[in-house]
Amino acid sequence: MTMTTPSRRERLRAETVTEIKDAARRLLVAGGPPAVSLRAIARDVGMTAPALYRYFPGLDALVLAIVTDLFEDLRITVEDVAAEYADEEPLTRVGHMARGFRRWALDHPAEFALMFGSPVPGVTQFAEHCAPGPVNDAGARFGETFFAVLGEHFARHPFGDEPDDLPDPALRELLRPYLETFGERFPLPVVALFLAAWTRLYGLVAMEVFGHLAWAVTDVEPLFEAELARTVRQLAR
Amino acid sequence: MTMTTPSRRERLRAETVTEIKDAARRLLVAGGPPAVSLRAIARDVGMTAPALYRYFPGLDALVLAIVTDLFEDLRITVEDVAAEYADEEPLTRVGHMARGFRRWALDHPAEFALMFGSPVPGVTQFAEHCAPGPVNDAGARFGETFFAVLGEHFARHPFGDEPDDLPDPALRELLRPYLETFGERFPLPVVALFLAAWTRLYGLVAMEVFGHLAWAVTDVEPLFEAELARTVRQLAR
DNA sequence: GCAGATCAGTGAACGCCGTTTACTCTGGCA
DNA sequence: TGCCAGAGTAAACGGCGTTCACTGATCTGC
Repeated sequence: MTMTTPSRRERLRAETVTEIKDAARRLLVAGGPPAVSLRAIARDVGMTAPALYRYFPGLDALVLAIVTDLFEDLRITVEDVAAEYADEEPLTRVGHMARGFRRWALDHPAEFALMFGSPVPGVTQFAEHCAPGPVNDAGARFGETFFAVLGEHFARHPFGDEPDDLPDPALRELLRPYLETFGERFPLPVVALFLAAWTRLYGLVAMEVFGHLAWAVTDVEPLFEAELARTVRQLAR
Repeated sequence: MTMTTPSRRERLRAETVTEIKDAARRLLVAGGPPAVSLRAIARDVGMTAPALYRYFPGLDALVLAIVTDLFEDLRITVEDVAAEYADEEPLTRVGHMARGFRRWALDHPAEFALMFGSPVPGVTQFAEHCAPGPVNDAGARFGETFFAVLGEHFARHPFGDEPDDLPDPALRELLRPYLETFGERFPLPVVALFLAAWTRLYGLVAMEVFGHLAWAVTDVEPLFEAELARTVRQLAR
């Protein structure tokens, strides 16, 4: 492969890129998404702001690169959890992965907001068109870790095809974006069920991280566990 | 009540305040939360930016006032839906209210992002402490519209107290913030169930509005209907 | 070994932004 | 009529993203 010695210049350049991203993540953690500014990053790495344009075409692209890295981080975290419970039932493992997701989100609220919050204009531009790009690839790899374990489950317990709400062709058209990325690995109703599970997980975690449940509850964990149990049970049938 | 004639000056002042808020909402709709800036608002109403400080102590306060208004708008929308189906079963009505919520969110994505998205620093400061204030009051009134209909249901179909995951005192401590605001109207497990339903609704709608489901699905509505049916069924037992 | 191209980085500038300060003007009230 | 609170302004500060013209250093081909 193209593993030629990276020519001093390229090596320095790569080091600078990671230095820039590190600074940006420090700022993100310290002050949330709005604290990530070109000028602050430049100050941190000891450069002037325009110099950053040698490495990224603008702030949006830099933020996008960071989001991509974060998806990779999150994926690895969740995969580690999955590996930790490798000898459990697949669905049990999915439960632990969901807990790992929640834990990561609570430990990294600013990063979570950047990845899953209301899209900052600019990030939207890139992501909304579903254009194939590094960030979508990273997101797909993240989804893949869940699909892999789910695949184990449905290999052991084939899906008894219950009648679904939607006729198959309609469901197929509905799930077209998913099918284009992940292909035909599960019965369509299973995919729909998984999406429901994912939105439940997202809803609960996002509300907790964003503080939108503080009006109701002192601790979200029992709610989370109850909902997780219900959802895994539903996934099991 | 203090309904003395509002003294010309006060009347003009009130008009200016609504003019400012209208401009802010126009900007919000046109360009999303980041487009709401004091200077842009000032340009719109034909003033200079510092003049706005005669009406609001700063941008954050202005945004907060708008969020409060938006909660009221949303509440009225949902209540109108509830009134429209006044002769339906309460749980059927809750379903229609959920649809009304989704419809409003899709029709007002920028407003939804401001109210339910990742908290902009500043809005957080006020809201996170759960301090009693206009925005929390408006949020509580919004919740109240759901509780009212839910109350009808449980008046007709008393809750057969099934064993819950949590012992009662723990559940009571868990729900302390809720109980402090809304009091003791439902059996605690019902409240927990309602919170689960609310987070499901939020998760689905937020993901749709924020475009976080575009990778999977061309149209979220069937997913929404399926999840809504499951949730109402669960609320019914 | 050296000329010329490429690249990293700077400084100044433009037009945004929120906010503060000092100031002017005007409408309402005693 | 005179005064004063309140509405509004202009100028300024510091921060922001981005562009442009420019300087050195470094690598490349001869």
